[in-house]
Amino acid sequence: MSGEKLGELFHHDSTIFDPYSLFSLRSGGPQGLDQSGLPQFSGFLDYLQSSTDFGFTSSLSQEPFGLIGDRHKVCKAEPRATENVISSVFAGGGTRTMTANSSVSSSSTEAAGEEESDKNEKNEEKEQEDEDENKDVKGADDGADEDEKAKTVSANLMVQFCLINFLCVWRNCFALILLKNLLFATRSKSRKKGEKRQRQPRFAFMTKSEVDHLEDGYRWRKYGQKAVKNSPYPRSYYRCTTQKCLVKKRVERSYEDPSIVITTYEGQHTHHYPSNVRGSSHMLANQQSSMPPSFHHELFLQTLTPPLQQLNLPANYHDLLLLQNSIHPSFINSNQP
DNA sequence: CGGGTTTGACCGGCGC
DNA sequence: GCGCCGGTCAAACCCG
Repeated sequence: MSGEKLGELFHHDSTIFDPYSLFSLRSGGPQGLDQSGLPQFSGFLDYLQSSTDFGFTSSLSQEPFGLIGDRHKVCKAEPRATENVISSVFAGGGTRTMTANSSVSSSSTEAAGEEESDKNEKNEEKEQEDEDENKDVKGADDGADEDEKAKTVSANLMVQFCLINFLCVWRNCFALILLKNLLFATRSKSRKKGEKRQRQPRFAFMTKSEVDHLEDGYRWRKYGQKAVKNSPYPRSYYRCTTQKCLVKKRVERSYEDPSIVITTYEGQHTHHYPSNVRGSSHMLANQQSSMPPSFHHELFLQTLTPPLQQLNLPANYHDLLLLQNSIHPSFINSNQP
């Protein structure tokens, strides 16, 4: 994966989100502090919960993203996007077993609070407007802190898409997800006074796949396609087909590594269950609606355990399963085989 | 016929 | 102000 091209797609700051500390892919696993003095987390959820500042600020950057492989580069900044990027790269296809150095990913995100200081100053007023707009849009909100809400929404989105990719891995017999550079910024910086459209939180995935449009359980309608500058591969625009659901997603292929698909989600689904899901998920959805939360966990275990074990994932990947309480129920159902 | 895709046109933001 | 570019629209088309 080349950083230069992706740098045009994703914003970079010095923040590095180390996936190995999440998944304990490094030998020795998470214990105390790592070499950079960073706290280690027993799992993804711990990481989220222990980080009240989802910006993963500069201390994390002391240790470069620990991917093995010379193709890894850190992306440059994209000045405009307001995206939370999770990069997930599946090593190889078929029944290939994942190894750490067979997966390469590169992505980054931006966070409003982590822009360069001068830009922050410039955008301070604008961001204040954004906050005001957010309040207007949310309307009936009870006045809770907007940033906290945004972080919560972003965290939920991130978790959803993380697991979406996990299930995609399983479904497609791919390998591993690597996460890094998880940042939270939900406010648009490009909004004109009065009537700029509001940007939803965005997450971008990089997925090694031969299929452009990965099944994620939701139904999407393609509403546009654009040629991407400096890339032979077009970018496709999709909208969730469910009425009143404003979630969009962009799908494009990295031109320097055509095997990698970059999927960017924007917004959050407003419906509990994917409408008209292809396949046989309706029954599961109905079942789920009357099931206690504990069942969801078991469902996940049943779903994920065999393939993930086959993929030699770290033992504490079960931590991810604990995230199911934060996952949209439809996601669970929609990814049943 | 309904729903999804394609594709050229259009619009708005942004940098110069 | 102008041009570039990303994002969206909508008519035409396709398909089951």
